[in-house]
Amino acid sequence: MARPERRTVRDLRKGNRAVLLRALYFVGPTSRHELTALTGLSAATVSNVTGDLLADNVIVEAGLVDSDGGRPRVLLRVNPVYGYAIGVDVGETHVRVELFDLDMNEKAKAEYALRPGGHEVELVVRHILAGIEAVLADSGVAPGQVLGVGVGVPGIVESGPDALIHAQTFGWDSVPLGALLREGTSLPLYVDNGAKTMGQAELWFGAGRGSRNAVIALIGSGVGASIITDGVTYRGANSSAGEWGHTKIALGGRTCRCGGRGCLEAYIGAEAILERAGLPLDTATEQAQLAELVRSGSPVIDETVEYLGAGLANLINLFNPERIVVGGWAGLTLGHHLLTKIKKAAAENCLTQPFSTASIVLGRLGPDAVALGAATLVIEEFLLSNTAAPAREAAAL
Amino acid sequence: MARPERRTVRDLRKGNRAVLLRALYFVGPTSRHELTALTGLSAATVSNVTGDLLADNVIVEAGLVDSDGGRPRVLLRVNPVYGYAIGVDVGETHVRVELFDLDMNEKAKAEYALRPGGHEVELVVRHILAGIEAVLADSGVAPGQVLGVGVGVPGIVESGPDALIHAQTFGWDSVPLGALLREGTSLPLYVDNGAKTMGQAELWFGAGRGSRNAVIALIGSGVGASIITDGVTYRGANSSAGEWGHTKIALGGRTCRCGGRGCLEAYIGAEAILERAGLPLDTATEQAQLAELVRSGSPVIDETVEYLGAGLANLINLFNPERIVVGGWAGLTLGHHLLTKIKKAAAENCLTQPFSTASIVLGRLGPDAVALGAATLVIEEFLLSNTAAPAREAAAL
DNA sequence: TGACTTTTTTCAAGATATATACTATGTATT
DNA sequence: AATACATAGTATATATCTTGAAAAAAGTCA
Repeated sequence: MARPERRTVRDLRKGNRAVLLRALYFVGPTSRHELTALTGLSAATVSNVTGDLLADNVIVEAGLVDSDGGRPRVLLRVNPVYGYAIGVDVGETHVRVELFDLDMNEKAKAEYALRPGGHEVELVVRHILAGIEAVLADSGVAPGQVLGVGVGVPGIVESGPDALIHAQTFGWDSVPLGALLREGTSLPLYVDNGAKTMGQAELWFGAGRGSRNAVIALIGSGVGASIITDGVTYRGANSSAGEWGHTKIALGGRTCRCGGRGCLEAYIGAEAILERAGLPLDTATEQAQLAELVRSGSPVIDETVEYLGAGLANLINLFNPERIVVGGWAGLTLGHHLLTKIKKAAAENCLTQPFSTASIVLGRLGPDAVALGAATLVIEEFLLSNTAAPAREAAAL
Repeated sequence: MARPERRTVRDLRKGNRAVLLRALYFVGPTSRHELTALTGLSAATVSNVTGDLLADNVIVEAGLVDSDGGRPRVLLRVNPVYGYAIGVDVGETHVRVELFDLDMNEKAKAEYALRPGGHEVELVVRHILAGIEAVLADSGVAPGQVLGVGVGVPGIVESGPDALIHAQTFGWDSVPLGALLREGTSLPLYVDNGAKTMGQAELWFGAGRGSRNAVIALIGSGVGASIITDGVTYRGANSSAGEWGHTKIALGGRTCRCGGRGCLEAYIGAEAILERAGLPLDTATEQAQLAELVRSGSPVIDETVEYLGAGLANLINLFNPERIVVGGWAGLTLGHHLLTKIKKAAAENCLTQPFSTASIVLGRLGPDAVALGAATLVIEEFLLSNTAAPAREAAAL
């Protein structure tokens, strides 16, 4: 029941513009000639559309490449300073705001610490708005050059103008973050769950690069997943898809902080691991504690590996991805030393056919990936509908 | 990273043709005027394209509707005899072949029993080919009028020209069913997993109608799911997505017939239920046995409901569907009497936000839905690329 | 019969991608 | 240094497409 769209002949141009821009963005500097092969468009059309894009300053020429005995090809690339994207990471311990150019080079950064339990919405909103001001001032970028602001937050984000957020760990219940931010800024906003933005970062620039069907598993204090179907983050009916951490893996088992019993998070979430090992919880030292557990070969870790493998196997059985990326600080700590064992545990709990076609790899991006991924939300929109970009006039100066 | 396509101006017509045909197919008899509202196309284009479709005999006029004081509208509809679709259900006990017109009226049917364990590929292929012959003869439909043959089979079906099938229960390992069938027929073939075809039937004509994000859970002897993302069956990297039955719900628990431990199927699969109740396995009476268990309020059923609810909750957490359809004969037997309890169990094991937006309903189609759904594979292709339909000349006679 | 209403078709206009011919810009050869 | 050659990119003519406006069609109502 896939529904085709497209109506007028004008949409064609818009679509082909997007096709070319996307190719240029992801493939990098390329000549018009190569673009014909890359996109399937005729040379004439490539010439036409790139002409438009050049005139709009969305792309720029980037040097020549000489070929044996012919006219050298002119390389084209996305104009990195055509516009900028701001990515915001709202985490348990901090609010981080970063400004990127279109090449995803970080141009400025602002960070605000949050006290444990100090997650009042007003405070977070103030930090975000202050951060936007700060990165603009630091980088000297004018607001008109900013294509948008992406925000990665914990919890479930309902898509819609208000961007209602439900985040138990923050004590946020139906918080209209989008609406609140809009009172302080007129920049286009894209709010999404932080696990999804980080997943998109891994997909675009990290270990998920090039896959069309993938799952990025995020294991930190909490446990989540970002599901990629046909190259796009899958969000479901109300944008809450991917709540892997609270799927039941041992019905009736350990009590989870969500109140349920037998949740995966109650076994492989960082806090759950430490708790099972009988260690005191302290967010300042938990990373070191976990590393020590892994190093010492604690039996709790063996058990964790088993549960993690089974959890990954469930994802493979359900989604049949070509790639599974294990990320999040706890996931990386476990994975760096135990990836082979994790794979083995997954294999034992998975149907052979889907397992054999899924590769399990570690995430390649650090914790900053949440903000980076949030910024990709802006880029995603830019690549699709670059025509009426708000920063057009500003960047064309 | 959604990738836009579309190139030439000709694709526009093709796309709009598909848009209109789809609207006519799913909405039913409609006037050109209504189609403009339905599709967003201009009246002129609707007139143009429907003219083409009429000339090609793909659609036909279907009477008038008089309006108060104006020219009466001419109703248009898909020509039910423009072509026919054959659906094949390869089950554990039978091979069923049905021929449908485009209105999905069954015009002929052929059925062949399979002995338990008698699943040799050659036999199944013979039955399918004989069934195709039979339904064509019975209905008087010429082969040239058949748009294609959809086949629903157990196990994992790798998409590709050979349609490799891996079905443990059948003892099929990398069986190239597509290639084998092609030796006996030149009709276009569409092979897919039976749970997926049944899911598509429920999606198009049953309890899933109208949903864009849904999961159709199928509970019989085996347990599977059909995942609908954005209105389309999700297949994953190798078409094996939806293997819900072998996800672990109780790690280290009961041994499943797949060899794993703690699979969902080991708790809610029909055979597993009967086994847990200490009843002898007999495919002839298992349906009655299960019904009796449900009627008598066996504690095994209570436990099953708990596991089923948790399994559904996992689906809701991961996929955030707007609807869950419980189908399959065992699922329906359980659901008819215990849907409230099942919902309660699901709620207890699910995050509140996604649960609150998901409705859990029973399937509305009978066991024939596998063949019906297989036929929808043919229709799906027809609606997308009706231009060069192979049966065009035949049907235009 | 004639005015009016609503649906559908016709027609001219504007926009697009493509093929083909053509121009631009280099290297290789004489 | 001049010329031939090869490759990259552009301009033009053509066939399609969708659309808005006008026209036609086919009724009702007074």
